[in-house]
Amino acid sequence: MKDKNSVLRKLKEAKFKLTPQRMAIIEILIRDTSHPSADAIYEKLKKKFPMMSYSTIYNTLNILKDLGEIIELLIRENKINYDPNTTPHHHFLCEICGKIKDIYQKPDIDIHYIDNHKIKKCRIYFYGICSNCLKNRKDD
Amino acid sequence: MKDKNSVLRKLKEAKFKLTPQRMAIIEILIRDTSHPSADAIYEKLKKKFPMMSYSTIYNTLNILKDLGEIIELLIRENKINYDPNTTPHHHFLCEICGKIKDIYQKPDIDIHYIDNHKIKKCRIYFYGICSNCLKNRKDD
DNA sequence: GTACTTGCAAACAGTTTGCATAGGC
DNA sequence: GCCTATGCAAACTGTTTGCAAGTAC
Repeated sequence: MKDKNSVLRKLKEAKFKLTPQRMAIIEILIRDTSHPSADAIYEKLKKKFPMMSYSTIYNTLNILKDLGEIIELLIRENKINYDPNTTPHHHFLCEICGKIKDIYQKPDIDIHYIDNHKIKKCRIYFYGICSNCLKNRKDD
Repeated sequence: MKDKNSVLRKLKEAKFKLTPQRMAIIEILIRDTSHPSADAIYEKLKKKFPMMSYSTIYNTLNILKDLGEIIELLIRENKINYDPNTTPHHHFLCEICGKIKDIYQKPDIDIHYIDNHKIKKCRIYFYGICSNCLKNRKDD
């Protein structure tokens, strides 16, 4: 998911309709670098669309996932976060502030087979304390 | 979680009671290499304990997790799987048969800081087609 | 005997589904 | 005008919680 227009084009090609709600969800995903969950998107949208429902959000998120425009992160228990950045990278969850950070430093694990299992995708999740929370601790 | 007795000792030290239900859950975790979820454990236990409830299972799983005797795997959406093997290793989920396999091949990522974030734990999840499902496909 | 555990039910959170209506194309 | 998408409610899944009764120690 690079720019809004390319996503809209892809949706159109796949015969999906470009409703205002869908476009608003896509705009949020592109702008929001916090890896929002469905309910974070819902909270942001209900100002503009007071009638917005979760079915619309999940419907759109699942379409975008199937089209390969967003990635789902299983970094928290019982909750899915979404990342519009589909280039190979990984994630860090801060145990203090709960923020998710992108990690580019580690090279992508470029393996096609492990123990004769065919590898199609790989997700790396790091957990710890983010730079900002570390700094605040020292300030105490 | 290596052997039953060491886990029981640890529970006792932490002032937890050794109930038959708890011991049965621990036995299952030690024997079952499939990385069971709470409901898989429930299904196995209800033969022996027809009255078994999920609160007991989650209670015990959370205690064992806090004691560092089991690890929780966020490899599937909206479901937690548990692994009694707490030595550093990673996991593979087969998209065909749904089985979770242990992966020892990749060296543990031994980093303490990335982008100034303090790393306390790291989980690597691989997704693809397992050796067995690949073999069955070829047999077609 | 005391305090923790159990089992049940109910609550809860996140996600999915069914269906009548609205609206994109 | 057709057919998909929306919004609402209800269902559903996995997990957590409150509480009376049971039980390990």
